[in-house]
Amino acid sequence: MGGAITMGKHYWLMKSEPDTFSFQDLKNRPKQREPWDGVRNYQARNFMRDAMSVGDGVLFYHSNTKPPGIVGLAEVASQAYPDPTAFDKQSKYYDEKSDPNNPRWFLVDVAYKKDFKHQVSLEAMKAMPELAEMKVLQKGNRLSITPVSEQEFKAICAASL
DNA sequence: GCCAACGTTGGC
DNA sequence: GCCAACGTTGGC
Repeated sequence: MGGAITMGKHYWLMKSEPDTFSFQDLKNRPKQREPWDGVRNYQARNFMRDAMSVGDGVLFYHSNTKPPGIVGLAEVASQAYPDPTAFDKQSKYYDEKSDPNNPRWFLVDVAYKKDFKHQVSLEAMKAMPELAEMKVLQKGNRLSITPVSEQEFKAICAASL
């Protein structure tokens, strides 16, 4: 039926340590998509569970590397669903407090979109006036998932060319 | 390797 | 509900 309300597209920055799971790893996956498992922080969970929609833009950030920064674009590829690793005793992300009947941890699938021609390093981001308010740049922010404004998203894409 | 910042845990 | 202790993140 027509008349559907168009949800505004949202943008996100998602951190990953390339030693654990890199942007290249995502690109090399058979379907170029991957469940974003292992998040064990409530704020980050809430972003995935409550605020993400399929098609949202994702800046893929490499942390704990030299230099840290954004290496490419991905997108949200599924609605949120319970993180199966929380129920898997073999997983390092196992959480005995997450009950399958009342799951504590959720995730979304993330799909590869494109490589940045030039990585946008943390240092470069700090130097961009358009990013002065960006969440990930605020002092002490360690959140692995943070919202990004459309303006910030566009500025970073422009800086990657 | 250091350490600041932050989140979580658990005793009280 | 407070808060000290502890663990983790992540830049440097």
